[in-house]
Amino acid sequence: MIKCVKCGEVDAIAKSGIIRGKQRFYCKRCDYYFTQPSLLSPETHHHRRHQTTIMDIASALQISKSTVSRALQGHSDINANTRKAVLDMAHQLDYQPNLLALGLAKSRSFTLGIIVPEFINSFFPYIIIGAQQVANPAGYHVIICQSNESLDTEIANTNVLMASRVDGVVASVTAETKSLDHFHKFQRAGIPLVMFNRICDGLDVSKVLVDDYDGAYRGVEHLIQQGCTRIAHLAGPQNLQVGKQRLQGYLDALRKYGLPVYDELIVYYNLTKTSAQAAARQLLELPTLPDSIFAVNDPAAIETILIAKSKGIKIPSELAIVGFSNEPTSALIEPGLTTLAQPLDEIGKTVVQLLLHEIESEDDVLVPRTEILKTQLIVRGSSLRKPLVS
Amino acid sequence: MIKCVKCGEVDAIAKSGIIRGKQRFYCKRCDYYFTQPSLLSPETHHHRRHQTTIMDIASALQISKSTVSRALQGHSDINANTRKAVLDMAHQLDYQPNLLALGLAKSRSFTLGIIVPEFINSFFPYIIIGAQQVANPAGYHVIICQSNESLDTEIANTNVLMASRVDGVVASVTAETKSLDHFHKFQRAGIPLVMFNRICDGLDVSKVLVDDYDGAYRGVEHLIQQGCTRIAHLAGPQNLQVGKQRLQGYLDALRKYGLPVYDELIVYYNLTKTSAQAAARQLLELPTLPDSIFAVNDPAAIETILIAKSKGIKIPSELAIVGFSNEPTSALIEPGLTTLAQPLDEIGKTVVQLLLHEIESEDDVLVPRTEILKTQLIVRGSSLRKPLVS
DNA sequence: CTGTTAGCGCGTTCAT
DNA sequence: ATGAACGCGCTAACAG
Repeated sequence: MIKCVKCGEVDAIAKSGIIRGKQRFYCKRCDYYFTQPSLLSPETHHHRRHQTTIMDIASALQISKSTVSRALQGHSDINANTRKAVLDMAHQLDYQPNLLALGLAKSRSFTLGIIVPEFINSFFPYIIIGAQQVANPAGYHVIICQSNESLDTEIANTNVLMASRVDGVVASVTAETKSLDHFHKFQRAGIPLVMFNRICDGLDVSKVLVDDYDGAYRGVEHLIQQGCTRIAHLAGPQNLQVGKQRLQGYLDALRKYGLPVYDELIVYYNLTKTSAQAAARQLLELPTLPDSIFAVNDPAAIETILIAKSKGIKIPSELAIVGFSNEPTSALIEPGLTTLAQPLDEIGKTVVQLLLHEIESEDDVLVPRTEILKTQLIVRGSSLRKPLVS
Repeated sequence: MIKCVKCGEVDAIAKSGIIRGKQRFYCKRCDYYFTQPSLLSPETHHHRRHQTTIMDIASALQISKSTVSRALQGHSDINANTRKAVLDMAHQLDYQPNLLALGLAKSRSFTLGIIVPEFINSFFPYIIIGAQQVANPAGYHVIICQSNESLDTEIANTNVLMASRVDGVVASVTAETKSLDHFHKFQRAGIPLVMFNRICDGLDVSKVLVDDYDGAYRGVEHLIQQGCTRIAHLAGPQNLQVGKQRLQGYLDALRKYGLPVYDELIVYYNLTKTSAQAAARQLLELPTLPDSIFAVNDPAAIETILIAKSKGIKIPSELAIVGFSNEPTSALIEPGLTTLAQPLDEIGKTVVQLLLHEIESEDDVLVPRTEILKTQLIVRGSSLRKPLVS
């Protein structure tokens, strides 16, 4: 039983939205808005969290929330004065749209998910920055998940992104990811997915890659041109395309130049630091040392350099080394690490461009696209035995 | 005008939820559930995104969504068979709760925001990993924002987090952040905020810091013990407590040991790489060189080493260097960089623990807490002129 | 140009 | 033990 606080009327009372947690009423008889006295003490009430809503703006201005909504969205058929009043009030009340409500209403969260195996090395961070540079201006923000090279965590990440109703997903899988069931969820739910760098077979989605085969080939070719003949490969996991392609580039370069392939010169590692150290030790403790090593990535190459140095092996004269990715540390270490630079920023941007294309496409059937970017050989001291031929 | 597809009845038709985008009906006369034939072609309809909801589970099982909701939450007063059926169906339909709806209904997003200036160096990534290790088990997930050392981006980040209705925020500000208006928003909205590492004055919130003063003091003391007397300081921005505290530790160590303070030996930088290089050059081009440099952090120390080496200055004999933070690169560079290690993992965990405490506190008034963690001096070649006294 | 209404998916009284 | 009804904040379709 609500009584008008002004005239005492009981029957002509209508509800009129809720303000700051309190029900607001309107007395039709005396044209008066009021709220029911709160039962909570003022302090307690103050502690109650509340962020401004369009309803707050609406009742402050005595207009309907639809009008507020339209004004805020820049709808054209709205009175200029009304719009200004709304925008001013929104600013005054420090209004921030509730993205939860917005997402629920539009069935779109304007959020992209990005899953990376780690972000300790600067490889993925640079890609993420590139991704954000495209996503943010387009009105999307990004949830970053790191699987920490663990398949279980990766699966948990996909569930979180599903639950968050992201509009699209960008992913680079862990070294131990072989089955892709957890990614099929996105396809079943119609959520576009684009993979980059670390992909595995069996998923028909758009991809952004660098030409790993070509990069590896050129890296090994460079070693050959430096006079190396007994070239080892510290290889990556073979469930990942990166691992396979770079191994293939290595093999083909050897064959092309008529060098023999020795099985004991190919060792595999699982992308963890300890595994890299073990693999490097294995190569550097062979009865007959290799004269050079092509490592599948820079972190592995750097561990190799450290171990070689600790063993007193001279780089590059006794052992030349080439890595892959041009991590910032590869310029710091001595000697500098020869490596294949990847266009990280461009990878990040391209991934999100492909993703947004799919999200905003009206087409029923989307043909997955694959973008392949070029790598660039950066020659530093770790491989330089002869002056470079230009 | 809806007609029962079974008996043709028109009047006894009730709406019964919506399944996969289609309105579902119930004929009271013949006890038959049906959906209206879709006007869309099957393919188009299939393309329509849909993720399983409790309503889908409910109508698959012919029960109400309230029951499903309760079963899913593990409510006690629910029939064991019903619960099992619900859980099985949820699994079968690959149900993931809609966090947008959940957040809207409960006015809590179960999301924490974390703002860092950058994540190219591994300092912040390690802290983020520690933060996630506490947040995730507690049922929260984390939105990571990077301000890229830009105040404007930082302000935008705070707005995104406000709009996402995060339950709490963890932040480390940019080098150019002086005013804190954009953080006051969180306080006004009753959203707990905890700051770490980079804080500035004028915000009465909980904080997690390392003992910067003490670390700086011990770093400089170490240089003095190595026989250095003309010790320079490559200092950080003085709007940040880190910058001030480390400068103060430097000054007090000099005074304590009776060494003079030369103004020209204190140069400031704004935490960007180019600024670090400029500052290092300034010090290394003085008419009388310093015999050692205490840098406010490792990136600055490393730039200093590189420039010193390029100038042929011998480290540590002509120039000893001490950094701060124990970045992984400080172990790689030659000579190894002496530095003060910070417990990054612990910082991340502590920050989120404080934050969760505030979020879940029932108290009206929260007394901000400040946790100060210890640093550890790691001595490497960059400062080692004498054998260490144990 | 503006107000009214329904519904997005979920938890939560209030009934039964 | 279960169902119906409401509201969280917002957009959009439908009336004027």
